[in-house]
Amino acid sequence: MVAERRHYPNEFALVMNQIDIERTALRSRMLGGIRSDDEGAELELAGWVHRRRDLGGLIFLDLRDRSGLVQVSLGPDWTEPASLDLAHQLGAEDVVAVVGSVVVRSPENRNTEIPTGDIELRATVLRRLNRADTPAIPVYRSPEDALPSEELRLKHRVLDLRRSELQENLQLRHRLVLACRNYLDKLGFIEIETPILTKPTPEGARDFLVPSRLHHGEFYALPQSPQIYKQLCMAAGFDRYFQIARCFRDEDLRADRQPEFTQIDVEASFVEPDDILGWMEGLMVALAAEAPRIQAEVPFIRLTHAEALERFGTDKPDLRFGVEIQDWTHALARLDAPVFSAAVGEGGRLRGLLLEGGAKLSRRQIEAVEGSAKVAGAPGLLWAKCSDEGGSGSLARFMDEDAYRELGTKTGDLVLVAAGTDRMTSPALSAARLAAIEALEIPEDREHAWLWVVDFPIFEEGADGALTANHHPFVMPHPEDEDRLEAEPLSVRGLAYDLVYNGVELGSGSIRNHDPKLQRRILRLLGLDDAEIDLKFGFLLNALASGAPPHGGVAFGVDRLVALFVGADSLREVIAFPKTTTARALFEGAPTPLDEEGLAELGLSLSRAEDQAAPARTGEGDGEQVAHASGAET
RNA sequence: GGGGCUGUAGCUCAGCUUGGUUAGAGUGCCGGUCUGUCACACCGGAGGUCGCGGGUUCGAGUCCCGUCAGCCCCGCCA
Repeated sequence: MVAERRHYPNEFALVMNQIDIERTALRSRMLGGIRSDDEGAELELAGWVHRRRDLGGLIFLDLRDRSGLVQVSLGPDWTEPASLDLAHQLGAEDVVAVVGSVVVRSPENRNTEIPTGDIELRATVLRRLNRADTPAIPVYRSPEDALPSEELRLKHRVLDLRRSELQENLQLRHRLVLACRNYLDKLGFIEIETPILTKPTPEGARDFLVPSRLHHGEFYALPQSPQIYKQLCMAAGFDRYFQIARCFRDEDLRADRQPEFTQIDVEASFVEPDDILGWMEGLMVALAAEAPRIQAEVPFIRLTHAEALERFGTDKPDLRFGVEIQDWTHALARLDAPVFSAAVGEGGRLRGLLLEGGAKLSRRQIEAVEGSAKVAGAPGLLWAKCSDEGGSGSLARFMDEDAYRELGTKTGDLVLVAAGTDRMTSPALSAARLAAIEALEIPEDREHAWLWVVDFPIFEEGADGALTANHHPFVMPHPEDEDRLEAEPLSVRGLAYDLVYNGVELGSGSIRNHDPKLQRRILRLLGLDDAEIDLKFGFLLNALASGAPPHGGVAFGVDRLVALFVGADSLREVIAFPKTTTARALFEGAPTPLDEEGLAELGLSLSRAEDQAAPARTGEGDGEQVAHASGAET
């Protein structure tokens, strides 16, 4: 008896395959794996009542756990009377345990829809372990039922999470994270935890702030990423670091953005980009092995940032499709089209897409493609359908035979042209490319398009004309470009790279700046004076000056990666307890107002008097509240 | 910060265009019949702050204004 209760996976038992890891005190095994091989086995099973079919004399229960469903049959000939009575009273989601034997069903009674459909458990005893209220949203769903509204699914998240879809998503998420840890461990990376209470950063996204009780008027920030800490780890000699790291950004949300999210964060010393890219390609292969719908073949394609923009108009091109942007400035500038001469006069170009067979699109469809280019910032596109009698469309009247020949069109093709600066035409043509591919139902060249985009510029021009960091301010400038930093900063490439899968950015990284003098030059270019630099980044510069090795790394968005790997449209499908688009947690009801006493302890007061007595109700929060630090120096 | 869509029974939805009797359906729930169901079947029943507030009107689920919530997008954010 004692030996039977030792079901923990001690090493010997695991190696010898002698224990059943599914066994617990209350059940002999889980449900999903029971098969006709188990005929005659006496089992104690436990789970939730998924569905009950009460025929009066006979009762069938579909019992559910995370591994699957098993039908339990109860009847007067084999079930004890008290258990039979109880079975009549069971409701959906009650938690029960049954004792019985595995019976192979007669051929006409088999259920081919479920893996355990060849057997059932003929129950002698049924016990209710816990009652369940009638579910507010159904866990069971018949084939044609729609999902409950997202709001109710989030409010009753525990019930929603019981559905097999979410169970499977989170189980795959676990396997991906585990595969990641195993892979990086084998490469000698060690996982190091970094602080959640950190120092506010002036760069990038807004920080979530945490008031300090011990230091009124002072605040911690939650990390936007462990970026600086992992560089400190390199300076500290840890050489190869990783972390499955929670990150926080207080910005508006999207289907693919949550205020808190998880990154696979990696950093290594004495590396160049090829080291990181090679390791990470191997990581993607290891992860793809866990996900049936994803494949990864190495090495991945590489494009420079400049080339990606030239050929696809975006820094995250979807390379499943071959359509590319063409530069037709030479062929078309001579045409008598005012838009063209104006664009070229301003230093712009005439670029476009040649869509084979595109003339079959209706005018309305083409205008829809043009519409997506307009949303992306273009005033419009010129287009021409190519036919035997010449062409039609807004571009056709400017075209002549030579122009068509130079573009290389054939009958039945469609030509789209955008005129203007690259800054405007690239996003427009990128959007038009994807819209046209969809409208024309162009088949994929490949199903899995993995791509590294490399050599990102380190700066971009902000709305006010000031320089901002394209990525973050710690990217090592490309050695060939370093001497142009002050003179032509926008032309300086960085040793930075993004991983793109089917047009979705999965992660990005760079070789970091390990030279404190060079780092200071870059921070100055971003508009910080030396005093600010010392105040905000002094600890990093000091660490670099203490003998930091050359280092670099990368970070991947786990939520986005899992969503892609399970084919989910929204990150909420791969996060157990996600926030709404207004960053509320509907299940537990966060955030929540703080009473006077709580505020006082933190040295805070609210700026709007009418809000101070705000009721602490979830979901019905009234108006924004702005916290002030009574002792803040700024 | 801006734009769009949605909100009616526990759940999914119809009704709103064109204001007018007691607001419907499916499912779930409750009661009953039923020994091979697996969306069990059949009979009966209960169940509504039409998101909330205001307005127009003799009369508002329906029209108007505001507001709240959820979702999608732009800005923002890698």
